[in-house]
Amino acid sequence: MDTRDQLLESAERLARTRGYDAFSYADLAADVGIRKASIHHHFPRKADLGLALIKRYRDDFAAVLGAMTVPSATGMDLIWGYLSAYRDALNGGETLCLCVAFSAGRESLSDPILRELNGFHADGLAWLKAAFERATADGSIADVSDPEMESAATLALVEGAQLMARASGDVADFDRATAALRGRLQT
Amino acid sequence: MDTRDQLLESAERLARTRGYDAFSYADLAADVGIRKASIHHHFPRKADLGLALIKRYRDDFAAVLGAMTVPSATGMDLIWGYLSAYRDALNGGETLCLCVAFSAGRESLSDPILRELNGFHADGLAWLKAAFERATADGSIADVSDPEMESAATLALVEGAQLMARASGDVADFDRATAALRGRLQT
DNA sequence: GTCTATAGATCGATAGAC
DNA sequence: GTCTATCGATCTATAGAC
Repeated sequence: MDTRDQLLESAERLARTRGYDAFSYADLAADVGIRKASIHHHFPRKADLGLALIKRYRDDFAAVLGAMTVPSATGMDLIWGYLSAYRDALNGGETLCLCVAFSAGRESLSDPILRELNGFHADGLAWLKAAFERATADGSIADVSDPEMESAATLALVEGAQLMARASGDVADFDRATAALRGRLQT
Repeated sequence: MDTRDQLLESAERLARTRGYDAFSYADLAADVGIRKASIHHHFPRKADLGLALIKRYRDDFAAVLGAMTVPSATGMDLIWGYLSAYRDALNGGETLCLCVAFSAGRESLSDPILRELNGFHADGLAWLKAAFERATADGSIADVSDPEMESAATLALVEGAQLMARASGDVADFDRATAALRGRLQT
């Protein structure tokens, strides 16, 4: 892994743990083991780093969802996998999804980052809608009314559940918030 | 309104708009119209201000919920009122609930603030549980299985829905995320 | 209670040697 | 590509006059 990738890896962890505004090039330099001036060679301004971070996160997450979407997967499998992905992203209550971390800071108000943030949401909504449509067809989730409505509710649910689990430091709060949805899955 | 209250009012708006870490005593001083050194007379350290902010917010929100809980209110009325309170807190997409704003910053990791944050969540969960219990008794909400499970899901839902609406700047995203729950209310 | 003035730290960012 | 050195801005916080 080259320096640039190490920087992205470390910055993502710091942003998801402390918030994007709350880590500095000094923190990042100490973590990666170079001097902070060297970071500017890879990301001239912190805004460049932030944009690269969220683009990478969006791509990676889309790849995870894509890998999940095999023909043999039921609607239930997909929603279960989606919940698991957000649960895993908590890292036991230490970190948030990068987009949740960005959503409360000042940097998120800048246009390029806001565009990626909304793109990330759009990706999730589209994937969830398709998952609920599959569930309507195969009957693997109870009481699916409108897939579009379900997808918006589910995305909000998992992001909010992350916030609560992060505040308490207890993944059980994520599980409590998502229990009703999990209960509708026909296991 | 005395200076202290003006400071709290202004600080709450700034924190909910930009994030707690992203406003300074200089911003606050300019907004209220005094010098930044004077703020330290009322709140010696910014942590004191943060704690006062969240305590006040918790009390105010509890008062709003309390005023809603009249004997004649149905379970549906209560949940509708709860959704409206969170929707209003968005201010058209400009601001977040203070607790959502705190949940993604660095200051939220300090113990006293974290305690209030979790207290705020506990207040909301207890109130929502009672509301869903009332709905079970009066039949004003469809398919209430377990009030405790519903309350956790509802709190996460509204907080996540706020994040999405803030990112897009469009309250309609809040409405889309909460449409399924609203659809269960027997209007 | 509010002010001027300033301390001391840290921030993102730049210049230029190697 | 990484380094040393440093800049100017901004941050929280303090001292002391009024």
